[in-house]
Amino acid sequence: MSTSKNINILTEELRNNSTATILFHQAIAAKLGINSTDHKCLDVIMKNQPLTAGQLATLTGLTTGAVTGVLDRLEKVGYIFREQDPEDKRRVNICMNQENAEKNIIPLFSSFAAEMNQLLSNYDDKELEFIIEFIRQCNRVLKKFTEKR
Amino acid sequence: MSTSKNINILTEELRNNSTATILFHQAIAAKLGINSTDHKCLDVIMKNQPLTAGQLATLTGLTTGAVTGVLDRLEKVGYIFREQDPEDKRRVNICMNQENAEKNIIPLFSSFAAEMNQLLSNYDDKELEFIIEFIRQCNRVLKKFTEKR
DNA sequence: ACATTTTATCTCACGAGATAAGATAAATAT
DNA sequence: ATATTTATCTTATCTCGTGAGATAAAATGT
Repeated sequence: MSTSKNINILTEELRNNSTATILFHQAIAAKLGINSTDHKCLDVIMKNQPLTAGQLATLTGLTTGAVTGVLDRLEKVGYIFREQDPEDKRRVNICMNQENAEKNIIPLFSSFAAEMNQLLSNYDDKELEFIIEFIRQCNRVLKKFTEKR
Repeated sequence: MSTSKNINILTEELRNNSTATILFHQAIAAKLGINSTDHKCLDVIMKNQPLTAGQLATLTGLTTGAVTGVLDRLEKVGYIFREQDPEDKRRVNICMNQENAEKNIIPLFSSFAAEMNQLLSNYDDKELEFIIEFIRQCNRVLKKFTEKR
């Protein structure tokens, strides 16, 4: 079906993609004035909001002690705030500080998002669906080898 | 050309891919019994072998002091060894310990590589070239926003 | 040939941040 | 009511990165 030459080229480009992705995330964190653990957590918070400190620990694999530190720092720079859960006073709900998030984070991503959007809009629906399926398969393989113990 | 629906789906999947990639690399490092900085360095060493300690510092952006620590740890677990450059005795050449590398690292990646290979071999050359071009464009955008200051 | 400067790596003190164990306080179970 | 479990925080300790400076070798100038 395919030549091994193209498989090798693509493998190499996917490897480059890994590196580029990791460096991109470090750069974003640096621009936000936070470390990359905090950035990762902020990302998890944005996606799973609202959530508790313990849930964040589970989702990130950090200890609860480390999460306390992460929240202290993110709260200090104003990206999130803590709120005691009225239902269960032991629990601490993590809330995004929307104002600050929109003022600092969104502009940072918006030009990147715009560029990605432009890139993607060069493709028609059939092509996009093809790429979506490819990326999904890659994600499945990555996850399989991340979870495997 | 395309619907924004598919663009949004793909954007989401690419985001998931970022997360999966970062977690995958952490998992690999954990399985190798090293931290992720050391893993990153090992990766750079594998790709650029042979190289000196100073070159590794430049390529990774670490200080020379940090590189000393990285090499101490990688040497201790037997993935690399130092060799004084006979031409210039100040220089320290970094060499992979092939035996150990092959025994520990390659098997770890080989099942992953096999799975990726199988995935990719489902595509024909035309499709592979299409994906290669897509990934290259993504890499360009990522790099652009990493470097931009 | 000798002194100076540059280059390459290592050492050390310090700080950030992660872990593990345990403290605290609230909810749940007996 | 008391004991147990659950959720978060605190503290001591460890790892690792930085920055400044030490050390030693090579390159350069006189």
